[in-house]
Amino acid sequence: MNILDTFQARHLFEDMTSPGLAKALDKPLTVYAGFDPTSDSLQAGNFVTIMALAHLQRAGHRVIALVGGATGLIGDPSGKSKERNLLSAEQVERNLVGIRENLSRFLDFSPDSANPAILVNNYDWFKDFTFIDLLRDVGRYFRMGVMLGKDSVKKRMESDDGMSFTEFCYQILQGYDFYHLYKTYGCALQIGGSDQWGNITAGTELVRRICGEEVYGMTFPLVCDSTGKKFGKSEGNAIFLDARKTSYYDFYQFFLRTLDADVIRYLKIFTFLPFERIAELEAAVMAAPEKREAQQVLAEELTRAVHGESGLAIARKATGVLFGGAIEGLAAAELEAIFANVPSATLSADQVLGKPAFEVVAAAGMAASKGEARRLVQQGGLYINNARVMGIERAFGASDLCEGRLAVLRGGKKSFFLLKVR
RNA sequence: GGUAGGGUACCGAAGUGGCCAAACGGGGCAGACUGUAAAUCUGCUGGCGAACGCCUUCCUUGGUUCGAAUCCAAGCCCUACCA
Repeated sequence: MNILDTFQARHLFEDMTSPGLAKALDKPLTVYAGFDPTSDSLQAGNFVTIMALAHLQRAGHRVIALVGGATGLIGDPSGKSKERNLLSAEQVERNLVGIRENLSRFLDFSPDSANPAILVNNYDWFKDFTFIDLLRDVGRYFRMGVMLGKDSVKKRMESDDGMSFTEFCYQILQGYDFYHLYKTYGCALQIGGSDQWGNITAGTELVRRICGEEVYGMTFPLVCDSTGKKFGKSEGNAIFLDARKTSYYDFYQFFLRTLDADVIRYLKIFTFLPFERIAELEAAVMAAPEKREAQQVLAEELTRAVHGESGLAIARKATGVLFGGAIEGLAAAELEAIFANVPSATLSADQVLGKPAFEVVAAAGMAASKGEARRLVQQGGLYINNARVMGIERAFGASDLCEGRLAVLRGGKKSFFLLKVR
């Protein structure tokens, strides 16, 4: 099975710039994919790109992860309906460190290995580029008709918000990245999500015009769940790979909650599990969907990959406690470990004891306002140590605190909050 | 630079002197049902308050008026077409 077949079978293939790519991949190629440095942590939404690179590296190709330090300063208009906030150079620098750490969970950067991955930052070659350089050396290879015809441009021009010159030029920069990597590393393939098609072809065309050589582009589909929502967000919040931003527990839970209709596809995309194993799990979903066996495997595989065995153990233990409902028997120290990454707040004893529960919830910041906290209680959505709070006047007492200093609050079914009292 | 249109809550969008904390839709939150699902149904969704209610909002700043999201003036921003 060659790598393109693997991509096809794992829903990682959408399109390629030329059928010649199949033959080119018979020999080791140098491949790159870009990542936005919008945060100091990658997100679940980046998994597809990461997995595609990982498959390529495992197949013996040399992979380059490009962090868009320069392009991040501009903002990619693809798939965005509005102009983005621009990042500061220092911010990008900080984000780079985190991103490298995240990638190292999936890609081998070790200099000792036979085929180490490379991390580059396009700010390094753009920082000294002047506007005149760009116009003379790069801009003249770009034709207006083509640029205006790009989907990302057309869509934005049709929208009410229009598009700035800055964003319009984005494709030139990304196109130049490919050219630079071709010259520097002999990079001959760029991969990306299908929204990157226009930016990728900008690069393949630039290389062809300047060097007369053919380089390739390949895209994979944007992953959506079966209800059409873009993969990687939970309640509007991105799922980060950094445990400080998304706890082990939340990370694990995000995948555990995958819909039946999506879980088999996700296993193919996001894990390296062999197809036989995935077929078994598919049968298991059909036979007993309520067991969510496939979801558990998916959550385990990804949590282990990103957070290691220890992170997985914590996530599972937290899951057991939170859904088993047995909070009483636990020591405060145990609770703190399990809820280490759950939102928390520390209040003084006189802010808590004897006060109505909703006021404590508001004071702790679990709800945005007292009104919201009141609503939560009135609707029966607040739980203290897994026991539903009945009635708005319910006050907080000493007996609600584990060892006099901790209480586990829950809003709704799955939103936990750790209240600490000093 | 000209002409026209526009800026309302998380988003979209009504409202064009009092009945407006502001219709409706989406989103979000909560509940019921469930498999920690999906689908469906119900309630809530500016702040404070148990509640009558009170307070702060409709781009900004001034003004007219008993009363302004709504009228006037200036400014800022956006969009389209023209230059």
